[in-house]
Amino acid sequence: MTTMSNRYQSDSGRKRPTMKNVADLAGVGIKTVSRVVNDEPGVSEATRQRVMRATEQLQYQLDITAGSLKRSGRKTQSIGLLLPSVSNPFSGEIHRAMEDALAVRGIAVFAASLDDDPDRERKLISAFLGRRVDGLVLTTIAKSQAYMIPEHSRDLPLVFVDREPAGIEADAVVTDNEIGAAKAAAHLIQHGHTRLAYLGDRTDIQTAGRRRTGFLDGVGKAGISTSGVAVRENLHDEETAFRAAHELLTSENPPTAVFSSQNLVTFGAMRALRALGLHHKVALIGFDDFTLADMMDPGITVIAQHPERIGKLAAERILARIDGDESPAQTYVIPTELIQRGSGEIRPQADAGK
Amino acid sequence: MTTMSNRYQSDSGRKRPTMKNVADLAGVGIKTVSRVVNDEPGVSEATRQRVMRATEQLQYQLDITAGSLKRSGRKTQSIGLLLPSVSNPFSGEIHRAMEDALAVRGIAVFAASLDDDPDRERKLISAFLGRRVDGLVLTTIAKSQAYMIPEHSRDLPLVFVDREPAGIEADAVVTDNEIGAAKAAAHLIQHGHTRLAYLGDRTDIQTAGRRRTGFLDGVGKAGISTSGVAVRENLHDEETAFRAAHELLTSENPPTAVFSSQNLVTFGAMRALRALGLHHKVALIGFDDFTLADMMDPGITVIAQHPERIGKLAAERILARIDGDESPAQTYVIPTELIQRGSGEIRPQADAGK
DNA sequence: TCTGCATCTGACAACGTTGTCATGGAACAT
DNA sequence: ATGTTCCATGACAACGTTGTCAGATGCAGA
Repeated sequence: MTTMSNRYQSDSGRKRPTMKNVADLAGVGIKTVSRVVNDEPGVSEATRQRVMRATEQLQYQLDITAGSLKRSGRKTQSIGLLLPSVSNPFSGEIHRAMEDALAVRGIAVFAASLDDDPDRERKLISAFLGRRVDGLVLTTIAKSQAYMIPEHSRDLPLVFVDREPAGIEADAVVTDNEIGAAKAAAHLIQHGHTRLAYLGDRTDIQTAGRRRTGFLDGVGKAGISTSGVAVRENLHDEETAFRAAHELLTSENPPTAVFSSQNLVTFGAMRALRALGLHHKVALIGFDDFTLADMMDPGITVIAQHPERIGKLAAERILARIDGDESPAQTYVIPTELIQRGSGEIRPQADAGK
Repeated sequence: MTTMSNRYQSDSGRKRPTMKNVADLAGVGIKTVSRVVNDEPGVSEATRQRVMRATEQLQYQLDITAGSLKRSGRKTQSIGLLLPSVSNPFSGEIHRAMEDALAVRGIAVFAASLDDDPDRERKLISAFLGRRVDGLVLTTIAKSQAYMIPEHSRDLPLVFVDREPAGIEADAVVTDNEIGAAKAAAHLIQHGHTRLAYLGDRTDIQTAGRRRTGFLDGVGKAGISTSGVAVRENLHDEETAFRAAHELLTSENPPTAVFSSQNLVTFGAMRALRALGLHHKVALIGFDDFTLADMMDPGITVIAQHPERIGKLAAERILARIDGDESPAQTYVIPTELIQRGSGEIRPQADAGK
């Protein structure tokens, strides 16, 4: 009678083999094992075979954390990635692009969620540093990242994504926020709008501020007074965005076109328009593309970002820095793209303004 | 004249301080420093203060990878998380819930994307193991996970999410796929449908198979012949799903109701229905909820999963195993929820069937 | 004064690996 | 035969930390 192997009752706890074990079994020194498992030259074919056999027999797996201990130039082959939230689709795309670019180099990614909380930012970075990551790719919320200068001057590669750092010189890969938002303004104005509204995220989020600036600049450049633009900010979720939009649209002098700085805000605005039966009457452009935007009624015109390009470039920059690139810090700007789907091409209604 | 500090030119490369450095500065032994930074008892208040001051002065940060080397019971305070893709919203939710539950214990998460590729599965797991993670939380695609038995019997905590393992006994946290799909069948039949279609994902994905089984069982239980159900499988993206749905809906004897096993398939089906002007005539239920499902026209009825609950429970299980729980492996099933939004409540049309 | 005990402290080995370097043997040139 | 070079190999220290253990100190009780 055979027994089903059950780890929880029978043979649990055999120790994980070390190089020493492999070396003994193969009848060689540990350094030779090290050479074989690291694919280093200087081992005869016969010895290599013998070691490989022993490795397989014992199911030996190199401990890269132990290896990274020796010689301070050694790397842990891991990086820390701090994102607004790993459950946020935009962040997910960045993460994915980075993973793909880093995997070819055997670098693993620690991912964590910032939640736009400066305290978390420090704690999570500290957790990454304690694990001696080879580099850090960060989206930040704290007012200044000057507290990282000591680390950075210890040669810790640093790349900021989506938001530029303050108080420290380091590479950054960001979206073309101002220009993108200005494009939205120009597009709406071109379609005849003069009564515009801006619905924005938390003002302490850098990108939100830039989109606001860009939008208002765009309006101003078109010769329209920016004081007439209704600005509602600190909308941090769909519900608050809905309320702000609803209030605005039912006010004395409602806007004929709305620009929303972020997806959740866009969703709130969409719901408000729909609830008031205005979705075919009031124009809407959202910053950041989203799934099914083209399936909405009307399709939602957006300023699309390119998270895959941001992630890919960020990965390239961190790899370059890890490899010793010491050129001056630089900010890379990824362009946005206006995608027309209908909602942004609605013209002001004849009966509007009353 | 002061110079802007520029890490790339000036004071780069100062070495990271070690416990020895802190000990020397504080005038104590390294073991005392170790005790202080690890909050261990047996240090006088005065000494503790002195060490803390030195720690701050040098910006010392404990190297937890080095610490985990000593004493094999020591942990690396990290786990590996293998997901279908970190850019997939469902996975993102699981990831996020796990992160939150693990962060309170100071455990960091290595995340990686499986891409439904058995080769990647092995490689990524190997990469995690090489970093000596304290546990593994996995979504798998390989036919069997028996290759992990050696690791598992070495006390490596293992929890499978979304899909159950094969060839190995380990905890799993999964969605109630069969019952959820059966609910969809019952719901459609209850609304008068008899000509049903099933649109499914790759047949080698476990959940897809279970949803198919559950759906057909549900149909059978209602006394309807399952042979009349049109089954289209191996739809791996929106485009193939669109084509399959389009073909089906324009065939001789088209279905009056469609069940799609997964979001991308649902999107493809939605597009096909829309393209043919059938979105208010043919019923649709999708497995898995998605953002803006309620904003579609009609709203999309779905079998909603609970990724946050899956992630939270998976985190609890892996923590319990890490803490030494040796109870028999168990599968935890998270229930689904049918959310009615319109598309699933459409009744068969009078003119249907040609 | 001495003993016993508790508290604080640090020397030292060990964790699993890699860099350095010395050794030994074979192959080749003289 | 001798010297030189090259290759394969392993002994050993070191990486930064923690577990173990022993020493030092102080104090209470006999």
